[in-house]
Amino acid sequence: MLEFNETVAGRQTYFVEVILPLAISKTYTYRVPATLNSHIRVGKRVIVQFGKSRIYTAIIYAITEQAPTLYEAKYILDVLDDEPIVNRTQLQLWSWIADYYMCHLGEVMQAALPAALKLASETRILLLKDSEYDKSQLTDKEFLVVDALEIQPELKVGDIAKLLGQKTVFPLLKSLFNKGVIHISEEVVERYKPRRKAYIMLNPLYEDADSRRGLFEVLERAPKQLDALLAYFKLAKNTKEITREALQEESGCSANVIKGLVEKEIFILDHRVVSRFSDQEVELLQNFQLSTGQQTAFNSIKDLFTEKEVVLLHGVTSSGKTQIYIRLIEEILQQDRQVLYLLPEIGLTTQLIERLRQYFGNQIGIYHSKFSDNERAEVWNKVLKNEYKIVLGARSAVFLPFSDLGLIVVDEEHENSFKQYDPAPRYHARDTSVFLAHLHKAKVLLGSATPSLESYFNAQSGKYGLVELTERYGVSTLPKIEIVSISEETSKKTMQSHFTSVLVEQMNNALANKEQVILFQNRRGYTPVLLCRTCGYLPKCINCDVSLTYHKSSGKLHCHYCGYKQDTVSICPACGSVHIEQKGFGTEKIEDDLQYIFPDARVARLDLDTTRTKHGFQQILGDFEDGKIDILVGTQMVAKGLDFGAVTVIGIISADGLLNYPDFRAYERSFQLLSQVAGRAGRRDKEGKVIIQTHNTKHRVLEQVINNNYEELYKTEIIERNSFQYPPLYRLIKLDVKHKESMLLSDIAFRLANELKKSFGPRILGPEDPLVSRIRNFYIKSIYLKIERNGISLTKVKEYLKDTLLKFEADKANKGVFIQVDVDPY
DNA sequence: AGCACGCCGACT
DNA sequence: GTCGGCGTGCTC
Repeated sequence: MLEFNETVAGRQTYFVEVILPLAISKTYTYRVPATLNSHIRVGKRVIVQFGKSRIYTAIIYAITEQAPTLYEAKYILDVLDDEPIVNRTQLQLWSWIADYYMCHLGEVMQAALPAALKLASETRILLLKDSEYDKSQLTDKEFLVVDALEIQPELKVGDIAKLLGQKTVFPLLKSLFNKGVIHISEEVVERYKPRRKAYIMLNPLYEDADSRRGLFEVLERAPKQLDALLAYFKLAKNTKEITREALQEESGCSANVIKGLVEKEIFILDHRVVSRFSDQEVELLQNFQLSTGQQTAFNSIKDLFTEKEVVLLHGVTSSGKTQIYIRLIEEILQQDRQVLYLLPEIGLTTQLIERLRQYFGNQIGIYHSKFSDNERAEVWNKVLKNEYKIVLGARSAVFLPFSDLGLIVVDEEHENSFKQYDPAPRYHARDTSVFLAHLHKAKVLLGSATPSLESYFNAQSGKYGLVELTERYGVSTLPKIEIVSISEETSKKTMQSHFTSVLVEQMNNALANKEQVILFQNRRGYTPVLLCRTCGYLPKCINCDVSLTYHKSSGKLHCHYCGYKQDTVSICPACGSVHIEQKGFGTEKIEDDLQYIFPDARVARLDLDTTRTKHGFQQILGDFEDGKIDILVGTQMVAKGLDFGAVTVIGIISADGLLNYPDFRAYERSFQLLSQVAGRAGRRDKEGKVIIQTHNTKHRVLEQVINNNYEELYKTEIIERNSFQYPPLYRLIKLDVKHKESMLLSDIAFRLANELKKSFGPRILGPEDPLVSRIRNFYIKSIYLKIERNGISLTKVKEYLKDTLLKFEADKANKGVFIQVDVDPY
């Protein structure tokens, strides 16, 4: 076996072990043609043929001189890279993930590499638009490909192979990619949208006094336009930056009037990218001083880092955790080491990105799913060349090719979106970070206002360091939270649709004061479904065991699991009754009802449906910031990561769906979500008000939310988790057993549980029906394995489990079964 | 993941 | 009698 950075040469015959981007448990051995000997290195990509006709990009995992004895190895077709694109540390991380999360190395590779770096035969090749390249720089074959792409805008790798009459086209495609001619894509993703504003300038032709006088004459017969022009001159006395908005306001003219002037080429319209921050805020960030509380926390973190690898920063909302991160990052940069800053996808807002960009300039790279494949590949390459010292990214950023990490910050560490569910690897980015940091001898800082029980438990037990930051930074008091009983108001008949009189009153007050309101409705468990009042019939998805959700915008019933759609029903297909009513309610229904109760309020909705469209998200946020919306109705999205200025009232339509959700983390999640939503209320000058509507006014979690008492939540939850043997006190592995036949599945799952009980005994739970017991025509049963933390080797458990599952699946009696393993499920 | 090889139904 | 359904198993 050769050392990592060694190259091989000479006439010797070598073999390479490669990882293929497939769900296969083995690595495969290929022979190196002597001509490529000097190019072989661990971590480079190679092109190999696998099976009859498939061609893949594989990664060299190891180099040997040992020829396989049982089969004749195929030759590798080509080496793609001059330098390795994956380093040794990454390969160690990949192996750890594959072992820990019980999946295949190839699946990890698949998740780790940006699509543009793993050309497969099905990858689509497109001509890059607006690119400038020198046609004379192309080889004959490259020219042929470009020519073909000009006629047919999209080609598959296979098509190009056919076109050129040769098997290996990847080096050529790579060359075209590097020359900036083509675009390699699996899907086209929208680019990140900065905020733009329209600015108005006077055409420089009219700068001198003479031509200005001419202008007035020209506009004599267009008094409105003249008004606008005069307003412009008035504004221009004070500032050069005149927005269209300001001009409209000053002149009282409509946008059309200004458009007219732009058409006459008197005004020039300029769409500029603007910061979402006021200059003041930017200033604050450029040159800030840590408050005493922050400084103390900062010092404690540094102290703890001398003995602990991980520190949890428990800082209340608005305690200024970001500033502490920035100071820590600065120190790491001074040591010339790299920093990874992880955030949940939803927290990666333009706001934060701009803030850090302004602070760290072009040393910072951004990596998340809204970026196109090419952009991701670009970030990858820049990290590889150490051009980015800091990466701000969502969970998949843990896979970037860092060479010397000094610090990983996991902000909002409690967010469960750090855990990937589908497809494998089902990894948790926070936990993966801890291992990654260990490999780099780096430190991890976990930050949250409402830490996960897992992290807080680790901090309490001394495994992690703990720093508490209780002081709010530059903000008034915490919002006042009021619990309102839905049951009571229902019996008093004071409810208006889903709103209690208390909430309506608060909203009326806010609206009267021109203040904004946010309403939160967790969609889960409260979806609008149709129900037949006569026979109780409920329209269900034909593929999944879930009721269909009514969407007013499409007028159809949708399945949220597989995307199935069907027309809505007005006559019950089961009994023929026409008494079909809507049960439950989602954000859409709330939005609708608001029109009746507050007919003058401007209402908008922020959820997956309204933000799926291109500009949706930024548009709605922008409108809200600009005060064009009075009431914003939203799902979890409104709770996370976004700072809204002047919101004084926040209403939680019903806390019951959250609290009653059948999951052992339901209370923890409810606390986190409600605390977060509440934290959105009130800012610098005014105390906010939060109204929580519920049937369950005495619920202990609600009390803990009101008192902002995380300690209490932690204590009560730990007792519960311990007595029911749940994480963080026990480890949990979930097995989803899937089959197309529901009868067969019951039997198979039962036998699997019994088989596992032979060695694990009462640690096996189930099989039980998951919340959704059929998805995409596969029936599902869940089996849980609960393992105590002490005196048992997790590695051995997993080895044994893997063996048992493999044997079980291979058994003819269980054919058609398919078992999915989720370690540390969320 | 794909693709070939293989064993049972509706067509010429 | 064949064409083709997709169910299992292998790919260095």
